[in-house]
Amino acid sequence: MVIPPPNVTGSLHMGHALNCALQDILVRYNRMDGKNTLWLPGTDHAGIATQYVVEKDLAKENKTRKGLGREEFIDRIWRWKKEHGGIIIDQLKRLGASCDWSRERFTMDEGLSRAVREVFVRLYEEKLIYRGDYIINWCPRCHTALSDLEVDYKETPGSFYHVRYPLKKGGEAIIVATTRPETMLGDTAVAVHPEDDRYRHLVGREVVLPLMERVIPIIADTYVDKSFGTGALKITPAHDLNDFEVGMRHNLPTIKVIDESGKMNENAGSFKGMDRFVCREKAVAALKDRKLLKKVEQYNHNVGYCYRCNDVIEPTLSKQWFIKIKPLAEPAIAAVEKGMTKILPPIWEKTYFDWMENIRDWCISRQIWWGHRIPAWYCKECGEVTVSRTDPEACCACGSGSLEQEADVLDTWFSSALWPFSTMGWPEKTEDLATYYPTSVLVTGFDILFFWVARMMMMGLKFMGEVPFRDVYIHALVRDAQGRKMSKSLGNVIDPLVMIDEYGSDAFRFTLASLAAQGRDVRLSEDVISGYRHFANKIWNAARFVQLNLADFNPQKDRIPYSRYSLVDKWILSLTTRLIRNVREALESYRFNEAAAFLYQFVWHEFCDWYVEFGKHGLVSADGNRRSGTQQVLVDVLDTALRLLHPFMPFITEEIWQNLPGNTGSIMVSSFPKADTTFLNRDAEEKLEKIKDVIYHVRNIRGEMNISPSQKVTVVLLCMDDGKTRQLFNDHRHYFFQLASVGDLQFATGQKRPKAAATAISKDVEIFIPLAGIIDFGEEERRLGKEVAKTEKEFSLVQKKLSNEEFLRKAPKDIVEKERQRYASLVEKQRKLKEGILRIKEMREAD
RNA sequence: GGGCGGAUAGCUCAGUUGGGAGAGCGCCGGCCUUACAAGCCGGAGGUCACAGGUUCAAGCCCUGUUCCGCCUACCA
Repeated sequence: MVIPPPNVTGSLHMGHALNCALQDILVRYNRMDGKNTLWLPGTDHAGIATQYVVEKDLAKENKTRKGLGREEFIDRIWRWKKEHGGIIIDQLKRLGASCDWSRERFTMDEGLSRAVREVFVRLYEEKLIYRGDYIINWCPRCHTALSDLEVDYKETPGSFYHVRYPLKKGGEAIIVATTRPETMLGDTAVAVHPEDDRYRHLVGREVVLPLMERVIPIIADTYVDKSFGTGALKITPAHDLNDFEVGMRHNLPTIKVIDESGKMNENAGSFKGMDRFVCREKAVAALKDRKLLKKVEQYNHNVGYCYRCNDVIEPTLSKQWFIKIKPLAEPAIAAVEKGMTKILPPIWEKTYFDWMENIRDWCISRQIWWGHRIPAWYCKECGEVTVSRTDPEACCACGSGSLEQEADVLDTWFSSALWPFSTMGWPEKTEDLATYYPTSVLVTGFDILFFWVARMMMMGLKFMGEVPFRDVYIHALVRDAQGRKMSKSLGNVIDPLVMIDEYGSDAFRFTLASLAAQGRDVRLSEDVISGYRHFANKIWNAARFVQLNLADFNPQKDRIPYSRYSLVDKWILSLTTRLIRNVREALESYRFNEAAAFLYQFVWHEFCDWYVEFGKHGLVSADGNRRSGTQQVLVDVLDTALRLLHPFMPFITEEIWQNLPGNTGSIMVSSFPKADTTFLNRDAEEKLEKIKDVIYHVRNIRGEMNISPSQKVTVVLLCMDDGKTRQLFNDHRHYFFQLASVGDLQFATGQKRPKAAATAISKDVEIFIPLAGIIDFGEEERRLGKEVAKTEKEFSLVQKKLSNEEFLRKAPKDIVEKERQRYASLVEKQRKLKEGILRIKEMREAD
């Protein structure tokens, strides 16, 4: 497994926390289960972000990047990295991430940089990397090109300006509609649809571009949508992708009017030097003055923003480096189609395919300094480009030594795309690569499915000849309790480190796991985390209880065979076995929330609520074997539960586990429990259910009747079957005394039911609590009435089913049989409850 | 514009081959029962968004509708 490398500038946020918690659960589970596991950590150099951060630092000293110069600036970044970079790594440690920290990698490391060069050169040699003029997304604040993925489109209110472009010959004018009047300064044509009757006669004529007084042609192109705006479209090939393509088709000149800082340049005539938005207003004003502005409409449109600085992206014609992506994408599509890599949950496969099939060439050059500098050199003599693995001495064409390296660096994702193999020593054929490539699973959020996963697929297949991972598990995004994205501006960010401080890493991790249901966003609120801290506390206290009772326990000497375990011992061992199976299955299929739920349910509601309570009797038993047997089972089950819990809650389980008798070393390298089916014991489970049910009913009556716990009651049981049940209850009567405040247990004989008694119906047994002097009959009558009503509802449902002939004919036999039995027992229950009511009535009337 | 997901208890959400609606929190009542009051015991609360359909049987499958969210796209 390789970690999705977080930005070196970053600090741990919820997304990382979830991501790493899930990976850590997987890696700890598999490690304990005896597999050779590697979890390789690291960070990426986050070109734009890092440069941004360090530039801000410089600004505090009144220095600028350019003032410092490239080399010194990069030194400065390295210094910054040494001091502040990678705090996220420490934060991951606090979360409990059990990466192999000795293998930490950084995308700018020497080895990884070498891989980057190797890949670049090979792709260049295969003509898969090229340099070309194209419209790219330019961020005027970051001063760099951005890939299509790095632009956020947001619906933005704006205006739709209808502008007259007068015909050269005079007379009419053609009205074009635009949201960006400042770009008209760079217009080189007006386009209409060839089949638009309104304009057909104008095609081939010329207009005078207002403000610039330039003569430009009216052309026909099917790209134009007749029904939109005025049906006439101004064409600015240097500042719009589509206009650029139209321009190519019609051999239009390109005129750049906006410079790299977002200011109007010398081509903008009198608007030169203005910011593009200022220019927009001035241009509109000028048009108004000249009566060329026909109208202005309110209009909402999609505007691209820089994902990093949120400035408005300027599409600009520029020379950039690209990767020809189709030849790389095809094998990556095929690999997923053939199941070489599984994307889970499978819903994401479709998204992956959609994107891969419509992929566009990847603009990989960035006009910043921090990153892998493109290994291309321009010859000052002949102008030829030399691309080389090592810094070249001479031009590959003319041999001149007068070379200058390309100033641009590569997109950070270029190096991240190599992560699964560059971190393991590629291009060397290392042992690590042989052992760990392809990686077993990549765990990540869907937000970087395209940025990263898709690109790793392409690069892995290209350079390793094999997919980079067998499984890609896509987890949800973490949102706030209202389902909103966490963002600083909304102020709804929950800081994982604060959560760890406040609730502990274990509780926090367990929360993340239990919320990580597949295919859903994780809505996190502090309440939930707090709830799981209680769980951690519960575990701690249960462990304390066990340990407090082990003073005289010797695990070697005191071990007794299974056959001599008590019923409750066998019962809890059976449930433990089921638990192991369930947790394993859930983890194998990345159902973290299920695994967490199984553990929670078992530890709290089966082990603590029941077994420990039952066990208290065993511990004080006069029978030494009973005591040591209970001790043994308490320790065994706790130990097993701890090991199952360890991937989720590494800290607390470690602490407790090491203090259990007989344990040495770390729980981390102990074995993950294996289900031993010889401990499955249906019989014990059924018997315990009966006992628990009687306890439950007695408690229920007590609760509803408000009988104080200190008030012991007498319980009379009337068992239905051949005496086995009676035997069972008699043998375990101490549990009733202990857990239901029963003072005396009696068995009714024959069919004689106590008259003045509260009644409950359980499987194979009727339960009576004589009421004399305890409660009033009216209350009991109401209670029984409620029971009858509840049963009635269920009863009528079953009855309806069974009276449906088609159900009887078509439903599977076992289902029908189940319903029949249910029917019978409900009839029986109803009858008994009604008899109970009658008896109470009698008593009340006699009163 | 295209695609995807969601709508289940007051709140946040589970519910994988269609066969007796669940959890946590909150709420009500009773308990300091010596592991745990961050706890224990009991209880109330749901025509599973709406309308159709398939089926003996639908929270689950199909169709449509409404509302919410996300992704994606070059309509100036």
